[in-house]
Amino acid sequence: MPELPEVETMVRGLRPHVEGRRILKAARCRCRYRSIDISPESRVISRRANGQLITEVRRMAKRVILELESGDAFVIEPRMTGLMLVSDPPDRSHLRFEWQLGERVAGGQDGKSDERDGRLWFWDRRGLGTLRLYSPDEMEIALGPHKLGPDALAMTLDEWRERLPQTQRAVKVALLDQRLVAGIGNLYASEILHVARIHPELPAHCLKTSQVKRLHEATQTVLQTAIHYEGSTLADGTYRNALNQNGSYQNEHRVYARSQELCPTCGKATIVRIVQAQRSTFFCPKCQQLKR
DNA sequence: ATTAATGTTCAGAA
DNA sequence: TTTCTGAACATTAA
Repeated sequence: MPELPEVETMVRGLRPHVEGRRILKAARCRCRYRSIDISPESRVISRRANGQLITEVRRMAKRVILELESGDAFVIEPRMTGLMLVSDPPDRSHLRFEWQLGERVAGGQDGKSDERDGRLWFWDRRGLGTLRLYSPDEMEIALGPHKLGPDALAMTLDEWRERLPQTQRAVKVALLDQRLVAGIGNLYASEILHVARIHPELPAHCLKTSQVKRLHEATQTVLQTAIHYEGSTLADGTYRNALNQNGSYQNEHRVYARSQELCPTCGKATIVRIVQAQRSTFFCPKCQQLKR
């Protein structure tokens, strides 16, 4: 479930511990579970990454990017249960990849030398995540604009106006299409539509101008607020920040996983769960009506 | 003890 | 072309 706010939280947590450090060793962890999808093969990764400086940690949609001085970049996609951690993994058995980091290169944050043991991990319980080491060319092919739409936080109203009508699918399903808008997942799609007061089954090309405007604003509000709360840690406890701590946005959820509960907006109707594209959608049938 | 459900992405089918 | 379906997984709740 790491979506944009969770991945952004990971990146912010990682940055002070990882940026400006050299990779002493980058290697797959021996793991009793089937290994996650990692490429290229281990010794190619070692050859290209060992000794490299990590110049920047950033987010692309739901991925964590570690930029190296060579121009190569690690691209980590946590998918369902992946975590990027600088300390305290939930267990050793689901560690998938480890970076041993050297001392910070001069020019880093002075004063605050961090006392972490200089390791960075990719931990993934279900193992659906992926890790790639890409050259700039490979990066362009894998994550170029034809694969990923504008980042949900950077998407302008004009871009919403232009892109949303390009599909006839239900707006909730369209929000999950990473080529249309990148970073929104199942949880935040329901939350955003509730704040925007838009019925999840409304076809994307049917939204009125005022609704597109509300969608744009709700996307900003919900995602920014979720980042502020460091993301959502659900009942299964899978998502944690870079220090293996809970997020707290789950306490702010208005509809997600709250079927039967009273709608926080109208206080009259109860939240309903439906299934769209084989995934749960939650909404208030009173506040989010198909017509009007 | 099985089974369903979880949610992201992609390949392949409709 | 566009949209839909199932598989990849580990774990937990029913």
